[in-house]
Amino acid sequence: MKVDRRVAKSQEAIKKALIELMTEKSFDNITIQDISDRANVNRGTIYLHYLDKFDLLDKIMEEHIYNMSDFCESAAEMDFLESTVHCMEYFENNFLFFSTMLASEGASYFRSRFLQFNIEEFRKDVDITQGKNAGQNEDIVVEFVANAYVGVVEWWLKNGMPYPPRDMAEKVGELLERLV
Amino acid sequence: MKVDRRVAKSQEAIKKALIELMTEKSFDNITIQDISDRANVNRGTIYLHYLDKFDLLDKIMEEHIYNMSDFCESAAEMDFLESTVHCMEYFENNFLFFSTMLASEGASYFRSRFLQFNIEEFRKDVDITQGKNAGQNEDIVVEFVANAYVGVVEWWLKNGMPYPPRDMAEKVGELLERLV
DNA sequence: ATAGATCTGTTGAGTAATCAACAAATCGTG
DNA sequence: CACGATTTGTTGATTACTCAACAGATCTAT
Repeated sequence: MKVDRRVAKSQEAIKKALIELMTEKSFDNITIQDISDRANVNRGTIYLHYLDKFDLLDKIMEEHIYNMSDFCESAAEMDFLESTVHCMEYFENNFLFFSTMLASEGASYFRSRFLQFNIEEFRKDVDITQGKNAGQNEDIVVEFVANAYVGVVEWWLKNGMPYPPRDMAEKVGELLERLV
Repeated sequence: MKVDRRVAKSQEAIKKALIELMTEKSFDNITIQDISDRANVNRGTIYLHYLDKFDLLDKIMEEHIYNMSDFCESAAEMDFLESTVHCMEYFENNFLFFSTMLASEGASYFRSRFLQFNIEEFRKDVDITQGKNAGQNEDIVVEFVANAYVGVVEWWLKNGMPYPPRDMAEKVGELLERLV
């Protein structure tokens, strides 16, 4: 079943409004009224879809995590470089969200959620029974790689994406291949 | 009474969709389905507000004429130059509409509607009983001025607004003051 | 000319969004 | 602290939009 047009439009407007507002002031100071005003939606409409602004932020985060897990699934089928390019382009396309979530000091919750997601993903790829990581400790490798990856993406976004997604993907991909 | 939010949003989306489509293909080849798809609105919703695509185009035109008549009213209270600047800025802000409507060959209906509106407005200002136009013929002066004005605005839009609104307003305003 | 496809304009049933109003909670400033 | 002001979360009645389906009109290409 597909979602009603009205639902999709309302939710899009609401999510976009919150992200925009977060670039302007801190999450704590944003009211539901602010969001409904910006989204040009009745205040009550927000409560039809979300419990409160925390729930709204959670749902936005989960949606991005979910989209990225889709990427990672299809990554198995395609070239390693190409899948990394796709990831970088996803960051680029959702720059407003990721830069707000990773680059701003307050919103550290998403960073840890993002890190956790990457740890789980990298764990699927690391093999300590053979290859370059034979004899290594899985937890250590996974934590090491995920932190490197999240950290460098964070840096890239914070600095306004100084290199195009493909360049980033090439360089980061080369480094990742040495580790996993 | 103020219009329901949903009505405003639907109509905005529909009007914007048609203008956009008109920059891409001729009005004749645009279907109601095209419009509803572009506007991301159910096809039936268009019929809630408009009889057909011709009615829709009419309503869009009338709305702009109506807005401009508002300008002309408030022009009496403010500086002549400033009111001309406002007009040019209105053209600039609605560039997509006016350039499509005036610059494209097919849509000549709006040009004549626009010209007619300006004739009526200039007629209010022309005085053949005294001043520089004493002894002149009102119809001739009014047709002369309105055609000059519409023509130069048309040229300005067709050529991608080569001068900022204020410059246009100054130069055109100076010429107009010689005539009315 | 005719068949297939697309577009039109309209219908009815169902759902989502709106608006105004409310009491309770929270904020912020004297 | 206490005050007014703002925000919150919820309600019920109303309205707008959606969706699927329809028959008839119009377009297209053989």
